[in-house]
Amino acid sequence: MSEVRVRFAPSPTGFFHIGSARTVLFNWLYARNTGGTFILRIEDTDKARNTDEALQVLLDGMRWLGLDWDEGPEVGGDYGPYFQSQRGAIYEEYLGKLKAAGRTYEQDGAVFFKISGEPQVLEDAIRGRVERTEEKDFVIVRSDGSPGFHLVNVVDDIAMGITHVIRGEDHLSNTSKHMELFKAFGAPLPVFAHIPLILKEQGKGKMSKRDEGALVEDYQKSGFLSEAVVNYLCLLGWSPKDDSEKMPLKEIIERFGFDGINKGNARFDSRKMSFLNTSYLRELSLDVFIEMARPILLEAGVIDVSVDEAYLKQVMAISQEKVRMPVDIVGISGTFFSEEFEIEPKAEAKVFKKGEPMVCLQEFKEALETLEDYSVAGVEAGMDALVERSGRKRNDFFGVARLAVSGLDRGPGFYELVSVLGKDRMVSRIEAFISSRSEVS
RNA sequence: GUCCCGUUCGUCUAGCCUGGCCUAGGACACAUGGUUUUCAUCCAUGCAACAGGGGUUCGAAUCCCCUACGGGAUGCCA
Repeated sequence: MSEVRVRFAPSPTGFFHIGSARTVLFNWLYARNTGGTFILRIEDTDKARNTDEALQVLLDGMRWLGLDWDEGPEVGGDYGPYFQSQRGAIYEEYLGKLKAAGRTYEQDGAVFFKISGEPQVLEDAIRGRVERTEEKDFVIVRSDGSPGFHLVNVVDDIAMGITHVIRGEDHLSNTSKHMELFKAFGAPLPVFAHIPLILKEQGKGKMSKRDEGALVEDYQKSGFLSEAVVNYLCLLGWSPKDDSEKMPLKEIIERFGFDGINKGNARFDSRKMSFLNTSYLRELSLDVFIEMARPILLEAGVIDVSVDEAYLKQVMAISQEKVRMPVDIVGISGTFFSEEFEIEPKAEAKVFKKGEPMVCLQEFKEALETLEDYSVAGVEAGMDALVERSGRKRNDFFGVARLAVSGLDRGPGFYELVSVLGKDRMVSRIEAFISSRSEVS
């Protein structure tokens, strides 16, 4: 039995495209599912646009997603080097074989490969039988002497013992070229598996790096959880067939296979991805949630490094379940850390639509001033007492008080909000609100 | 233009290979109601699809053909 060897062979461009990420993911899942080897090979034959910086974007993205490679940059392996720019001698050697076999000729300084012109019958692991006949000889060495994509791709797959080529459907038409080359080298064909493409959310065509949500690094920056991104990505074009959607990676690995991969292209859906992310977000332990939120809050200037950790923890504890997207944490918890916040006009309009909110607010403030117990239960008891003696409803106090101390009509649960802000902040914020209102009117 | 691939609710998909269990299931989104005496959740219900046309068959989402539409490839990019 031969061990499975799969590879991801990106060309570093400075971006890590979501489509590439899914191609890596499928390769990685297949390797992990079969106990095979996952190889990362860098296709940097196009000297002009390959920089070390671009490579790091790629490696960082893969690491963030948790897709580790068994052979490749930084980890080495027995089939190196893993940069095509360092494999010149190998390409020379293989090129020599083609020349010796009379399968090449030069024209205008470039080396062309003489195709056989025979129909190439591919047994694709996902699409089944695909027949295509290559019609034109193609360039394998450019006139500047550098080897071209088709040559290096095939040579490396042969030299590295790749058993399964899992790649986007955009390569399906190239496969007849590659099969010609494999045969010319007398090498056995790997199993090809062409996976469907990811189409852009709006408009026509496949997702391109300019599209909203196309870059892995954007998800990383905006605080998405990599587990959610990975989970969502594997649902684009693959299905476990039994309605499972949210699954731990371990389970995905166990269940992954070519059988569950669809033929049709899949349209990207940012809302479903967000839904999954929210779902994962809510499950985080408080400590992990805080560490996820911290950089976002620091970046937004909501907190600085000298933040009171105990207070931060209290605020996060009551905010976590309100967060839909990672960035929401800024809006939801922002007003806990500063006495200067905007009163949202929409929220204000809602509060002042009916009743006598300012009177209620005054009464509420007075109740707070005499309240001793600021635990959540204590605040609730205080509210009960206030309702009792004023003859009003709780609803008469909730909205206006929330507005006065946070400027919003939403946020953490009310009693929790009061409890965490505490007496001093509550009273002074309400006073500030009342005086700002009386000045206006 | 040519070649290759695809086509089930708005979106992701199950069902297709091995035709009847499909009055086509689930999820996101959306709508309505309920729970939460605030906010967010949560729960229930609803909306909504086999691209079209021909075959084959007792019977087709499922098999075959055509058309339409979508995607990709047609580079001395990868």
